[in-house]
Amino acid sequence: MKNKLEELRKERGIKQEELAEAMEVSRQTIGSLENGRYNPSILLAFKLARYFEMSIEDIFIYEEDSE
Amino acid sequence: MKNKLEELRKERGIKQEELAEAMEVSRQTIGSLENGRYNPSILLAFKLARYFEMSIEDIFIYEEDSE
DNA sequence: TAAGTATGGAAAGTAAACTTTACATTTCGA
DNA sequence: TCGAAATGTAAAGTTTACTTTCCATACTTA
Repeated sequence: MKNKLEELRKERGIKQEELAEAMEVSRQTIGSLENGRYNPSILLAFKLARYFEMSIEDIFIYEEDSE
Repeated sequence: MKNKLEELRKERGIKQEELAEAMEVSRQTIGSLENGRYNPSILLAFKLARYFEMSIEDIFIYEEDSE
C-alpha cells in the first residue's frame, strides 16, 4: 500500500513530529508510514484522513495483493 | 468503531464463511468484526470496501476516541 | 426428535502495528 | 561551514489483528 503522507505533510509545512503529536502517535510511527515500513491501523488511517480533510482512499492507495 | 458488516452481508444473502473466503480470512475474523471484538486491519477494510462496492468510510463508522 | 447448518465465542499462538530508546545522517539557516 | 533541527532507522518490548482448534447454542428440516 502506498500513501501520500509525506507529500500532504510537506504541503502543510509541518514536521513529522507535529503530525505525530496531532495524531497521538510517535514520530517514528509517522516516519515508518511515510517510508512504507508498515501500514497504519484503521484508527490511525481515520485520524489522518480527518486531519487532512480527505478520504482514507485518497490518502492510501490500495493495490490488489499489496502487503 | 462501529460497522455495517452484518447488515451488508445479510443484504447479499451470504454466510460469514462465504465472506471470509472471499476476503481470504477466517470465519472467526468476520464474526469478530461483526460483533465488534476488534477492528479490521486497513488492508482488510480495503478488501471489504471493494467487495461491497462502498467506501471504507461508509462501512466503518469512526467516532472520535473510540478504540 | 434427531441431524445438519450457521453463528458465537474462548484459548493459545503468530504476525504486524506501535512504543521507547538510541544513534546516524541529512538539511539548512546563520 | 558550523551547529542545530529534522529525518532515517534499528532493537527490544507491548498491544492488537488474525489463525487454528474447539465447543456451545440456535435454527432449520427431514
